[in-house]
Amino acid sequence: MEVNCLTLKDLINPKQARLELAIEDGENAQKENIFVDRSRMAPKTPIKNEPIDLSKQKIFTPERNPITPVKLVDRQQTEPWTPTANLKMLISAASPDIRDREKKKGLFRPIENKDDVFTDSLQLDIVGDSAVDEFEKQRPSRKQKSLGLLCQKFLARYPSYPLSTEKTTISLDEVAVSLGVERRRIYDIVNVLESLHLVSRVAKNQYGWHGRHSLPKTLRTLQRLGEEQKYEEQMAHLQQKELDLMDYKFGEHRKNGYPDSQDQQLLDFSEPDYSSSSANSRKDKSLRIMSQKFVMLFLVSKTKIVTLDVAAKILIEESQDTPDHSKFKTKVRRLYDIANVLTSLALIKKVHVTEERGRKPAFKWIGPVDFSSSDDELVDVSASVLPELKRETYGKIQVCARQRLTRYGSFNTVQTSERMERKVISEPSSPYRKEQGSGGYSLEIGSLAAVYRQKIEDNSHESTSVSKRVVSTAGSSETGFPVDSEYCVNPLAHQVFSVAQDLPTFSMQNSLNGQVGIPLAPVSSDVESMKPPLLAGQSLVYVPSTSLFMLCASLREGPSPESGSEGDGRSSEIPATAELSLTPSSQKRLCEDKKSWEEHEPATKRQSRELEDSPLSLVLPKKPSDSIEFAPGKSMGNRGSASLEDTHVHGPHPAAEEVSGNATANCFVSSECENPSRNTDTEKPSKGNESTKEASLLQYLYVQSPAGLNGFHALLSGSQTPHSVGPPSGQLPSFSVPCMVLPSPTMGPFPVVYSPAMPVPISSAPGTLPNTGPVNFSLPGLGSAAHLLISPAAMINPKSSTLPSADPQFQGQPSLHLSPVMARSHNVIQPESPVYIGHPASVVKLQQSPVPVTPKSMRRTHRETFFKTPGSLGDPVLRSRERNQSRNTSSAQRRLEIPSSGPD
DNA sequence: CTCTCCCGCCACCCG
DNA sequence: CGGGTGGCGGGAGAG
Repeated sequence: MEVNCLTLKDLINPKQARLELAIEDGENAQKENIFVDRSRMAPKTPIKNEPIDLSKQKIFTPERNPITPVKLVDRQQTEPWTPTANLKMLISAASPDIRDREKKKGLFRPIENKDDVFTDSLQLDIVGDSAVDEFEKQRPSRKQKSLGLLCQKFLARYPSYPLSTEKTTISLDEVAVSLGVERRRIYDIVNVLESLHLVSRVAKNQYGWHGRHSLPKTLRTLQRLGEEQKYEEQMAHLQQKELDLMDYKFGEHRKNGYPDSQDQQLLDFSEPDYSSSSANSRKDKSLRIMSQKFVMLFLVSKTKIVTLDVAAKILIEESQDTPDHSKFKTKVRRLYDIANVLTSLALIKKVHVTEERGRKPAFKWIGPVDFSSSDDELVDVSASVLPELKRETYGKIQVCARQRLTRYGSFNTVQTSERMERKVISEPSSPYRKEQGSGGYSLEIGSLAAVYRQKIEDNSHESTSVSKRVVSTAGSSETGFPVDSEYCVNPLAHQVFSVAQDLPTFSMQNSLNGQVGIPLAPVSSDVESMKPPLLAGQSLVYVPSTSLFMLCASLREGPSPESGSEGDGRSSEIPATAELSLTPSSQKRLCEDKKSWEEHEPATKRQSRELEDSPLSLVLPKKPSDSIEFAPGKSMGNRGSASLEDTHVHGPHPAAEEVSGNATANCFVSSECENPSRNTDTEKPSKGNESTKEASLLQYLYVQSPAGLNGFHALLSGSQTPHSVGPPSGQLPSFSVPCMVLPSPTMGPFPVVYSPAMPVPISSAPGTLPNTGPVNFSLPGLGSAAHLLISPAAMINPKSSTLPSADPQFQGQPSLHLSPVMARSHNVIQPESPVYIGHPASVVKLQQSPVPVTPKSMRRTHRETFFKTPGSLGDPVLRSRERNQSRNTSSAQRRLEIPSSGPD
């Protein structure tokens, strides 16, 4: 119960907080019926450990407080404010009334501006009283206060796929305070989430968090409803007329039945009260209903693109309101609100459609499309993916990646910085003990996908071309307009860019939106014992909206028909997009991009956009303890990396919090890695003797995320490298999940990211973050702002026996790429370095020629195993694994398990 | 200028 | 009646 108060008070003054806590609780209890619920206190999922922590918590230190991790971060950052500010905060925290008053004054706003806080704080301290002025200057920008960003922060607090057993309760009050916004804003978010059944109202001021488990069902239902409503026809109709707002006449639109009350019922809200509203009642106009209808429009749309004006018109029509301009404007506003939330959920992205009338704001559905067959379950996408591999660009990159993979073996976690989400890999504190078999590393890729996609898409020409293609294809469909993807003003909006979705191949049908557990490597038993809960929870891979499948040793076969036998038509379509001609379109940008792209020129321009700051970085969490300390501050502080928090960092469970913290830290680090200063080259590849189990290397988990990664593909090594020899657990990065991220074919010259899972010596630089195990290479030169991440060890040792059958060619050339750089430092790749490759393609080619490394036999074997869909559950292997490794995992979570070591 | 959409007033409900 | 909800639209930031 006391927990609820923790957020603000703790941050401000731990001790005081305690005292006041009790008091406030009492008040709250009286005022509301709510706060008592402890569960809500744990936004991140409560897990076995949690209880312990809570009980132990005598002192509510931000760091300690398991409940509000996010907040903690904020706090720390915010603390640095001027004394005055702190005082106000304190006061406001203590008294709701005061708080409200202060809020009105805008005092609370700073909280929102987490990103800047860190930086600001420094200045403020110096400034002193004048801080206020400073503050004004640095007042959070509009974007920083956007609903989308807020929503992301909100979502970050909760696991996308909470365990069935865990009941997370959301206290609006608490959330509002913790996020530093007024409750009103939370309503907006919650209402939309509720419309998708991600949450449900359980009591006054209290919501229950359900996560995305039922999202597919909900979408399916909405799709059906949308079809029944004939929204598609309506949209087409409206589109044809091209009526402008003023001309719009309702009479002209065909009304295919009024959804009104019906809709609500159909929606099947858990709460009965929702359906009680009468047509055109207040509720009928609720954001919830609007949100559902909006989603329906996407689901029924062939192009999955919906312009706001069309949506608004349809909504107005259905609401039976008198059509007028102001109504329209209001509707559009609401749609933006909804869109922001949906965007943060990675369900839609901002685009623009071009018509004779000019550009129109629109959104494109990037969420799951085909959820009819499976509920958010992992699907075997191998078939669809493989074809894709054939693409040239993709192929090149692929090859490159492949070689490296085979050559170097394992990868660590890939993480993005900035807006991109970080992928957290949780891992046992001391990973490198292969001796102990049962352990598993968990990788949380969850929102990673979302993160990646943003950046990538942004730059990817493909996206544009794809869009165009869509248009052309669309033909008579309601959206007969050219689409041009763009970032939207809304911060969130640009975060979500995905090209992949456009590709049929990627059809989200396969979107995983699920969790996958990958037992990458054996974990020492002791480790497990130490953190049983963690492991359980951690051993999940979140791959929302991503297709996932395993690739055996070399991908070269990827395209192989056999595996792709089932290859659906979609996959076949994909290729076209890659090389899609950029039809001369109004979008100059597109053309430019494309050209540059083709030329392999680093598109500096593009980089400038956003990508540049978001390098992909490998994350090697070290000890939790170490990372923890700086994690909070850093994560929030750096604007670029700040996204981490925003991003769905939400660990599956609270237990993971530490880990996540680490991850955050790492992310931050990685971002910093860009900084040349970091070149501590100490790390030597030497350690990474992956010699032992190359076999393991051969196995990879291929994660393709149409929606999520936006063209990025991640390869996760199925087995963990045995590098174990390494340093004490403390020094070693906590997790080592080998993984590789490959740019999608559409991406063009993209960064290949992979990290060997090998333990790397910590960089000598004291100032630097300890976690720098993996090397983060940023490739500024690349148009796409690609970043290449390589673990030093892996990279460097060409000799490593890693690949038994290693490709000959590989050895010859391999050193070329990365090794040189690596040797020097793990930081940034230099332009000159081969790796840097302004022209990744060229490099790739070289590598391509060589043949795949891994033995085919092995591949096959693995394939069978790997390609099984976790979701299917039919796979015995998975089953058994699951049992062993994560008993905690709920059935709901789908986990894909990979044999820790290949042929071994 | 248009697009976005924050902000918060205040009506609607519910207990 | 008080307080939670949340519709609504003015108005301003961003582009």
